[in-house]
Amino acid sequence: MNMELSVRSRQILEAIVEDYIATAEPVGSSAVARRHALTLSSATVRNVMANLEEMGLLTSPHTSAGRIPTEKAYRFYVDSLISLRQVSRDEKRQIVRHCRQAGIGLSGILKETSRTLSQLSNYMGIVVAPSFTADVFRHIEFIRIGQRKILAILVSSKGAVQNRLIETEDDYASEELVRMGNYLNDRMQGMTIAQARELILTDMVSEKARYDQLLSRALKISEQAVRVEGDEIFVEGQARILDQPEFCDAGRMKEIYQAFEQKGLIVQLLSRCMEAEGVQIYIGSETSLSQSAGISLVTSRFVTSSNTVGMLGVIGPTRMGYSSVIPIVDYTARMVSRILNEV
Amino acid sequence: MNMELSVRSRQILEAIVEDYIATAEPVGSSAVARRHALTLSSATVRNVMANLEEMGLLTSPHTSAGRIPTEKAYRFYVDSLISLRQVSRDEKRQIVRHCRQAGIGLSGILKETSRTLSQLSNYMGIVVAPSFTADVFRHIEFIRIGQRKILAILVSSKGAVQNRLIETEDDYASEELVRMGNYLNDRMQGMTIAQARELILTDMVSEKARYDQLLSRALKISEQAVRVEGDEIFVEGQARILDQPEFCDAGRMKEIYQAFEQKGLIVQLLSRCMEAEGVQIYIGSETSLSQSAGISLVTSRFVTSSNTVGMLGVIGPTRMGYSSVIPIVDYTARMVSRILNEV
DNA sequence: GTTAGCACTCAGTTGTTACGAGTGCTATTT
DNA sequence: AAATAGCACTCGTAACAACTGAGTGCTAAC
Repeated sequence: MNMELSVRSRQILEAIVEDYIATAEPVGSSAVARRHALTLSSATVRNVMANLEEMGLLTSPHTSAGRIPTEKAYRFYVDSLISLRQVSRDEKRQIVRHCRQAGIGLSGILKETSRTLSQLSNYMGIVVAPSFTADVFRHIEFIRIGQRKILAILVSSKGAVQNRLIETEDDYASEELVRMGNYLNDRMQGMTIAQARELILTDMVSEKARYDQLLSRALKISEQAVRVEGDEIFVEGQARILDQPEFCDAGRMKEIYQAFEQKGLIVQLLSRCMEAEGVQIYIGSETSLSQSAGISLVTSRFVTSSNTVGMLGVIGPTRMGYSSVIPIVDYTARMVSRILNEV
Repeated sequence: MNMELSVRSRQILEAIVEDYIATAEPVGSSAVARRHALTLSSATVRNVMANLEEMGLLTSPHTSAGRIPTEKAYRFYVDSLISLRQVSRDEKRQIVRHCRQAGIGLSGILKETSRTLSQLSNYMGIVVAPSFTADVFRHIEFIRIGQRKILAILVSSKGAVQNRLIETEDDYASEELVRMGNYLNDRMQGMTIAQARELILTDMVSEKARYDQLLSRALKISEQAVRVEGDEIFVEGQARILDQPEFCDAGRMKEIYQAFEQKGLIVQLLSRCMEAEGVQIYIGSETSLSQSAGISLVTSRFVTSSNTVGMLGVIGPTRMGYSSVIPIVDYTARMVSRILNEV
């Protein structure tokens, strides 16, 4: 359907989208005619614009204003019209430098990354740390480190490790802990950690456990061991939203901030992107974040050394500088992957 | 100096402060005369108000508007005039319930607490987890849990434990790890963890370490072990700021949000309160947060089972409902302390 | 000491006008 | 037939004046 667009229509649409992205103001026919080196009168442009409006690619806020792109237009723009900017040498340097200086911890790197994304894009940077629960269980071990203190070490098949300190009611002998470990290792072989957790929870209420002292105690402890902390998520540069003229009034802004308070929403949104490789773009209502707010999302995934997958990206207004944001997100995802795998 | 105030002046000041807190609008003499059951004409009130203005307790935005309290007035109000509301049964229930349902993890409880604070106060809730670094070092131990994987367990004198997984370049034998542990335990006895970290860092570059293979390797690992993650800090309900009429315009809001992006600032601010017991109140510029923004802070501290100290409180506009916020913060701090010590 | 009265101030609202950017349509040019 | 020039029309916005009313300070009377 969009195939029907003539070369000229495309050029004009592109001009309008880019102008609007740059200025945040409805763009009129004469502006396009001027800016556009191609010798065309405003009247001609008007005709084309009328067409584009009919096709649902443009709207005008009122009769005597210029036109603004619809979501559909942005979609078409990023799919077919856009010419991506190169990531500048300076930007590359920033990305790498920030990653490195953050030290070794995964959290540190990711936090710093979200900050970098925000700085380079001038929008909000967001990073979701890889989740552990989808990994396959490999090994669990309990170590007694003090009176009524046990350290549980949980290893996934991809090599990711989570350790958790557990305080218990009674004291456990080291030998008992070893036996418990063996039992569980046997039982949970081959499941994902999420499944293992399920299993433990059902076991805990099952008949069998009631009468088996050892089992019952083992379950109690291991339940805590596999209690995985919520996905870590880093959002940086929230204040930058206020730079965008379209979010100046309090109502819209509130909507946005409230949306972000439920971080769960974001996780849900981003986990959708986990499967696909490369940069993903969600425009406006495609984000299924607060409908009216005109928010877009550019993400890509990265992989850790243990092959778990996280997401990173930029959240901004629909009217976002896609041509520079997309390459930045792309490059950042690659670099983060590389740096995480260097160790 | 404030002693000079007559009873009536105090009553009127109180009325004005409370009216302004309720309505966010300059309050005029007639409003005070009406609201105030005491039979007084507006003219009389005007005289008193003129006095109060001269004393720097009130200002008027312009000639023909009512008056608004200055910071000094708020200070005086919370110090001498305020009558605190009781924490309602329902609020108490909410505080406790939210704490409990958050599960066992300290992080979980604190996060939930900051959310509760935000909900009950209708302002921003903030919680700073107890910092580890100020504790005195007690014990460090390394456990080999795989090829080139070491678990470091760091225990403070107060019983707080931090464990960290370290990936190393070479493989270490268990015996070597034990020796390393012994050496460090000896060396760092009696210091705070922050000091211990300092010591390790200086040792790493010192002459001695260069020639002592074992020492050098030990330092490298322990450096990672004592690398304490930044103080955790939980801020919830940022969107609520937008409910306040005085923060509706984009400029002021941006200022605030930017202030909060540097969480370091908040930590610094709150650590000031760590020493004193009970509820602390910082009004406007006393917060030394963004000067112009008219922000106040009500905090109290709580203690964990291991006797470390954290802070919790509410951030809102200077024009804050102190009479209900103060009891809420107070009660919450007590409850959190109790719940954390129950285990 | 308190109050009534009054002139004064000044932000906010309303109404009118003028402006101009932008459009759609039509007649004209190429 | 496609492109353009011209023109009437729309409508948001800026500018200005007039009005309103809440609130004040001051003075004179109680």
